[in-house]
Amino acid sequence: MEKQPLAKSYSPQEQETAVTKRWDEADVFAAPATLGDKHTDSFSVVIPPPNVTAALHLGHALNNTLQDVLVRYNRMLGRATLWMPGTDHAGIATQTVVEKRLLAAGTKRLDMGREAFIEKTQEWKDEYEAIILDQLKAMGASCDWDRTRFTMDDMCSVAVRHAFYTLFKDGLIYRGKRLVNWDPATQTALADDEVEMEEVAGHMWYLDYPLSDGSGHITVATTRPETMLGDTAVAINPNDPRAEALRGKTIIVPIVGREIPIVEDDYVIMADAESSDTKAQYASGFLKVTPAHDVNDYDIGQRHDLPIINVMGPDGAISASHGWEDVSDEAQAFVGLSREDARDAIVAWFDKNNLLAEVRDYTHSVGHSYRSHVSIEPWLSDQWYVAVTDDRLRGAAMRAQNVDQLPDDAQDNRGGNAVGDGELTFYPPRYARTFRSWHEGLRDWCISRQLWWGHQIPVWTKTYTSDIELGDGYVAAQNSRWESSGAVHMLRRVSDTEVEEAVCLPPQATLDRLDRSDASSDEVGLIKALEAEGFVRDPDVLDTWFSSALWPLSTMGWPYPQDFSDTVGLLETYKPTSVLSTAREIITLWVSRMTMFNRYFADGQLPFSDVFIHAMVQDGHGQKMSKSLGNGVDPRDITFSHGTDAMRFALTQMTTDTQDVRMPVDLVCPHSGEAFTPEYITTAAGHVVAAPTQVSPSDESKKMVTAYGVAAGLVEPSEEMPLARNTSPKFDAGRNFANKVWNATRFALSRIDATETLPVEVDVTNARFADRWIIARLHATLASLDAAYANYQFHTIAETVYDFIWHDVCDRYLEAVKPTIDDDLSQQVILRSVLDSVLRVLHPICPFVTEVLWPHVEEVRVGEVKGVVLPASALAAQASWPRVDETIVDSDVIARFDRLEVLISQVRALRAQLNVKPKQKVTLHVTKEVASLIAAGDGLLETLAGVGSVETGTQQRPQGASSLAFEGSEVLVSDLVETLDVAAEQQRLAKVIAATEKQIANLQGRLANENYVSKAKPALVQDTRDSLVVAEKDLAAAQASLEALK
RNA sequence: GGGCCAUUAGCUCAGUUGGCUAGAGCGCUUCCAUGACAUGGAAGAAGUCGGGGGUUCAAGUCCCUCAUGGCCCA
Repeated sequence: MEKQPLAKSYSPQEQETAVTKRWDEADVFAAPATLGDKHTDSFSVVIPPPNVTAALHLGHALNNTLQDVLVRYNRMLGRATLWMPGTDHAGIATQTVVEKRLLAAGTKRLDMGREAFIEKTQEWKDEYEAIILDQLKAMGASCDWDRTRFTMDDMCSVAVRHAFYTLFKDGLIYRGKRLVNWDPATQTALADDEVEMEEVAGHMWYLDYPLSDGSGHITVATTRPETMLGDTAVAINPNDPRAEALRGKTIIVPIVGREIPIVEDDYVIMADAESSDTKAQYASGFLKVTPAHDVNDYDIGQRHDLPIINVMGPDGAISASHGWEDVSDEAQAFVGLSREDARDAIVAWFDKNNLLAEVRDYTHSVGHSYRSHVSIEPWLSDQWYVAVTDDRLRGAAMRAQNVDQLPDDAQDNRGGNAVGDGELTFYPPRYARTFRSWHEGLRDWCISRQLWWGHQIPVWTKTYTSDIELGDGYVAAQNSRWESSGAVHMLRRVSDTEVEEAVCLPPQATLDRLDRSDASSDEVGLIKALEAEGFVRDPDVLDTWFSSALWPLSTMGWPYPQDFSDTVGLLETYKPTSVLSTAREIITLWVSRMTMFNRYFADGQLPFSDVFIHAMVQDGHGQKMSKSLGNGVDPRDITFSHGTDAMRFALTQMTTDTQDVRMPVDLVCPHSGEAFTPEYITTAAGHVVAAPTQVSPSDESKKMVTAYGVAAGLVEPSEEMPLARNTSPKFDAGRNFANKVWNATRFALSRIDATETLPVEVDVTNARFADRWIIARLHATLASLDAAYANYQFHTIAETVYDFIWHDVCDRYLEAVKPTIDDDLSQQVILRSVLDSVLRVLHPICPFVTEVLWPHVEEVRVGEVKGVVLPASALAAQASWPRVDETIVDSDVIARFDRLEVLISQVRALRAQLNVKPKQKVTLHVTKEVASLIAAGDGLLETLAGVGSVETGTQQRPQGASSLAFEGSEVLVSDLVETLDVAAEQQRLAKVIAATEKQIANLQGRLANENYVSKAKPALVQDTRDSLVVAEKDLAAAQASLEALK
């Protein structure tokens, strides 16, 4: 960086862009593909790829800051370091926002067609990918930008295709008619974890169903009367006293007239009005069973071999064309009604026919689409599944867990000795349990989505009438020409009359490597041939998490790194990656699936060895920050108000291992630039948010709009009412800190005489007390930091760096050297090394300010300190982590400093109490022992406490002296003020005496307790005794002082 | 319904295996334009550690229980 005199304070906005540019030009974040000669080990992180749906918010800023802190630290340690950047296509989310935008412009997806729609979506992706990458760069993320990936780029697509082909070939992917979580709004299936449970105030309806023999009726209780059209049984608990009498009887389903059995199943909850279980309170003891429209009913249906009658279409409306054949005349009236209208109509029908026994208010959980927010319909349809419950996937994931993190009763799933077994560790460890219980309750993973934006399923199918014998599920085709061309060819029976053939094509790169008996056709040729024979490609795309699950592999070129110029060696050098940093809910969505896929495809190897789960950012009202709520904060707002380093420092500092962190958010008035707390409103959903429009705090005539108002679609920013940026006082400390470092450096630079250099290394063991002390503190700080980094204790990392720099270096060391630094070249060299170390240890958290200051501190490299290893480097981003040899550390200098500091703060407190002028030098009268402690400090006390001279052997109490009790002796302080206020002094001493007496009483009480003396650790008891001796002496000294005043 | 987390100074949060007088930043009070920094310095006030019970010589810390808030999973 060009050297200019440093301004009086740090202005991040003026510097950050230039710093980013310099990193770019020097290409400092490029990861070597192999270790080479320079590195002995590696460190790697793959970014959790942000969705291209929208710009990043503070939650992303948090996660990426933490990753960058780790990456920069490890790079400084000399490891070959790779941080792989990229973005995620986020299938359903992106398709939804693009569709919404098109709809606003009057166009429908279906009207424009698949290709045109994908093109539009691609445009959106390009726009947001660019924004996201810019945001990451602005945050200082030290990713290897040349390797930026996208989950749908060529490299990732080959991986997805190859993985699908392999799983299909190995029998781990299958197609089946199952109940799926169907979103009738977006008309796609969803995975279990894409369904959000929401409490809904609904009703429990009690419907009378007549027995076929006319002997009466039973009453079923249901929250979903509209599904009764598809009932195929009524179930009762076998333990229900009424069961025996009903055994063998059948029921006529009202409206449809279908005769259905009564089955006994212990899933049915028995009615019990007194029960504490609400379900029992509301139960009638009879459950209508609708296998096509309820997951539990489906299971009951399987157990009792019941038919499955689907009475709904993909839009959730009642339909007779999706498997419902016995539509009665009476039922015909309901066909075509939406599920909501059908519910009303059915209830009305039962009421009219005197079959509605009762209606009760009932609040229950209903699954909703996490994307469209409409309620989920369990719907029977053909979908693709990954058999994740297979031991090769689920079992492998569970065996990956670090055995130390497993509960004691988990012996059955302890890892074996295979590659990767037992190597997966969670930080904080409690999340190991979340991972475990997710796998215990796992069901096969539905991976097909009825979308256009995503990886289209690489399977071509053809269905035809046939009566050939086939077993359950897929059977490999015999003598298949597709098989000999490299594809996987399977057959299965889809109905009594029909058979489906499915051909899965691997990607061209795989075809090239297969030992094919018929290698005459390439991928394009095979597709043509398939289509010529009437095969049709499955229109569905894969769940986004399918490609995400491969991310650590696909981004490094798997399965064929040699096909991409710069990926050879990456897998060997950087896999498994060192750590995945992510949020809690991702454990189920992503961590699990990456673990399963990576182990399966990479010979048991894990995707990462550590998983760090970071806290969730809440707003000032304890609500999760989210884009949809509009309470999210754009990191660029914080960069604007406080600077990026301030943001990074605050985010690092607030990362403790608990679950939530609060971030009270203010607004910045776009008219005046001042920060203020907005007016809040409570939304219908009960959220507290900033009102859509706000009045400028300094000018009532001026207004602005808020992010909430815009997100809720209530307001639009305009020239008169611009959007107010966010800010938060949480970042003040970081901004002040960056400025502090700036000024500490300015001070050091002004005191280092760069015209002279010291040819020999400075021996710090012969240096002044303050110098030996700061080197010892540096050494201790480095040790604390290494421990904190090893355990992902980000809060501790930030606090340790802050304390060292602000309190040790600035408050104490810089002050201590002021009287001597100008004439002491050796001390200047030590000071420079301290400053150099400060920039290095701060760099991972605050890369910008340290990079700006770096060349200045490098330029005054007038000498070296022996044992402090700080090799020169052009950029802070390339600098090495500081090292201090144990041998140069004075082992008891810190303890002596702490003793001196007690005396210093006593003198300072006394001065403040007596209003002594800052420049006034006071005189201390002390014992020989204390005098030698002070002398060993090489002037430290004199400088920091404003002491002019220290005298021993004072015979008479000096005129107007005040007194202190220090380590059991009396310290007299004179030359404080012209005349001492005797009354005030007596009062002060009386307070000291009272406090000391209280302390003595406390210590004596403890020692009087025989159990304490006999059971507590002897060293502790001895400490108590020693403290008592000192306290008693202190008391005597204070009493003597008081006496002398009389 | 199951699980996890939180509750410590006015606010936001630390507090490692139980151990002496519970800490930090912001805010507040008093003083300070002194040659790095007022985005600063010095000093200070401020907490019955959510309630209750238990274990222990000793509990913010361990156990039980209740309350409140938040999150994850069903």
